[in-house]
Amino acid sequence: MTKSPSAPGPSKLEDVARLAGVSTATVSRCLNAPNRVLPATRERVLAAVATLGYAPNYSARALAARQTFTMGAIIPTMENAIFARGIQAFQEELGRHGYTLLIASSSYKEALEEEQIRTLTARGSDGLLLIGHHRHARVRAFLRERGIPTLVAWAYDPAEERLPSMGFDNARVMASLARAVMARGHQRIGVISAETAANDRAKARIDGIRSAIAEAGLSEADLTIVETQYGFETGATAFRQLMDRSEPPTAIMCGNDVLAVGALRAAQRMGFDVPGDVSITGFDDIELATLVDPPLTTTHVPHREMGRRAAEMLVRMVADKHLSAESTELQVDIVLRDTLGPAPT
Amino acid sequence: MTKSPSAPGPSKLEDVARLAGVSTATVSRCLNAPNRVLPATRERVLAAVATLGYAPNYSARALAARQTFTMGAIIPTMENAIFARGIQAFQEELGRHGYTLLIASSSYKEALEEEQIRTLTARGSDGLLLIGHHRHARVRAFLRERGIPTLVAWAYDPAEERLPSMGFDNARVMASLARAVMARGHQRIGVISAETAANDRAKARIDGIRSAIAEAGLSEADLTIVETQYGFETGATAFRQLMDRSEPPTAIMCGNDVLAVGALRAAQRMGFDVPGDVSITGFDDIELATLVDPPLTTTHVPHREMGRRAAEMLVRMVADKHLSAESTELQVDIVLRDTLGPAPT
DNA sequence: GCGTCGCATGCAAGCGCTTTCATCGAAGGG
DNA sequence: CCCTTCGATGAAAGCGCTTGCATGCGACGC
Repeated sequence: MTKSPSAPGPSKLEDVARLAGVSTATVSRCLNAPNRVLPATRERVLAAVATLGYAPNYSARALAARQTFTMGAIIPTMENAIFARGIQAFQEELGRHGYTLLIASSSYKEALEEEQIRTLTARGSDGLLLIGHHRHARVRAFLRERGIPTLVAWAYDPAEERLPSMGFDNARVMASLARAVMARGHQRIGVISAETAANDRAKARIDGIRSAIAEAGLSEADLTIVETQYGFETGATAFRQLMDRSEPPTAIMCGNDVLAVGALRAAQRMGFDVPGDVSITGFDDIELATLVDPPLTTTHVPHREMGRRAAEMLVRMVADKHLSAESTELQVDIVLRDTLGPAPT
Repeated sequence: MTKSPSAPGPSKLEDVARLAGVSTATVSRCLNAPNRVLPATRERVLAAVATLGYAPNYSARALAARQTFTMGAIIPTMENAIFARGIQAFQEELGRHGYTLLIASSSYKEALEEEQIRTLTARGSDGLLLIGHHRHARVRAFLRERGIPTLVAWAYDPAEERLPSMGFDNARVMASLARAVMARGHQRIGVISAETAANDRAKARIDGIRSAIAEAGLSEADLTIVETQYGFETGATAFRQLMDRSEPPTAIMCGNDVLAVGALRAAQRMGFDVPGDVSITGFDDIELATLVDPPLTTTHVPHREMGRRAAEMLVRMVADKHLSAESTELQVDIVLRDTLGPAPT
């Protein structure tokens, strides 16, 4: 033994270096830029690494290299299957590139999200994945001056001043679904939306419906909007509320599939035939959409693809700081199933 | 200005110290042990922190303090609602204690899980949350010698040599559901299980059924088990497989609700009346269980409570290394809904 | 055969924070 | 009034790694 065989605790770079008979610099290079080291040396070092079971201390590495190989993601909640699915794909792709996922959820609270942006930044995330564009100017400024690569998902907005995004145009997709609804003769439309206060996707979807309605020559009076929290029960309640009006809508467009399924269940419990008496549409195309009866007319969002490509993009943005990330628009098609039918006469 | 007003980039402890006219040690104490600093000083420091918008660099802190305030969690997949929900609660509770969540998913692959255990450990997770007890001896040894606090969730096993756990006794719960099934006269039982190779929860559930069956005087021949991957479609396929036998079972117990709903759908498409012709049971009580028609007889697992309490426990284990963590068993009740009925005569 | 270049390697200076130990002054006791 | 005690603070040594720069060596060209 040359010196103290090794201090207690996990072995470090120095232990490897000693065992391999090289300097710590060489070991470091061996691990991070193998081709800058002679093959013979490399083998010796790797052997030492193996026998010691060495694993680098990422905190130290992060401190020295100013890079953590960690990406942060802040999503409203993992309990929503669409985010769970997208984030799952995001994480898998990240793993493929040697990154680890630091995750936080904001519960749709703007203030909480801000706090988490600061936390994940302080924790040295190399990049950040955020949902939607809605964000206080202070936060946008913070992100900009920190210069931390940030990508927005589940939304698409190519505007110059926006953060780069990977997603789809919520307004346009919803407008096209609304057109399909109106094409079937519906003239009184109800909307069950998620709360729009801090949710620009929900807001955009409503805007989409509004523009399609205007385009079709209907008026604002033909539209009734109910905002509610995310959930099956809340969807059901909103449905009842909508149908209790003197002139109930003949079609109800929901901001997402969960609300739509809640509405569908309420409809059936109330004795309505769907789509005979009332049509219902969703958004997202979660698995449940095909599991309910009748299957739900909705909009197919490629959540997994979005997550995967967001990871790819973010990794690229981190690797090449000068890369002015382009926003990418993903294809979202409406999928006509059985809850949408002609307006009752 | 005393010196260079401040280097480019985010401000550091030293900048705060200079502005407040104290040493970096004092600033550090101010942030980590406020009562070891005079109130007057503290105020001055905090003011400086505020004006500079200072946020500590966690990598540096982790390196110096040997603590990252990060917990690692490795789950099979976030796409399974039960994990998403549990992890959501886990993360929320962690946040309340100042911890951040580092997450990885193993896709039910043992080798991948091992790799991720090593990665999250190298990244300095203060503690680890793992699912189930099944794990290579090499990995158990690694965990033990690293001394990193580890908690197992979604399983409960108070045995000495096991890692501490926060969960429920899969075998016992399933046995009690099996008893409820047999109490209704079922004598030929089919089982649709998740793959048991690296999944001790799935295995335990089958064991539970076996023991209940033995106890009731039925034989192994009255039991038919099909293993399949997680999913609605695979559940449906397994159901068909089971019913195609010459003497099909009168009750089919599924390893989880997703498989059960898949089976239920298949049954209905095949023209079976559930529970008139065949009974079906699930496990987990996900939201979907009450959304399908007829609602699913299953077992109610308190996923959120499990996640939350796992976080609490883990934080306590990290704070007090000597704390020999106890395993805690959570109450899981069977919930009788409509897919379980008397055996057809 | 000698100068020169290029490459593999080593040396050592940090990265931004925590923490031990020393210092200093005020408070308290005799 | 001096000595002791104690609490607040500062100086400085790391934490384990990366990396710019220096070094030394062999290969190559003329």
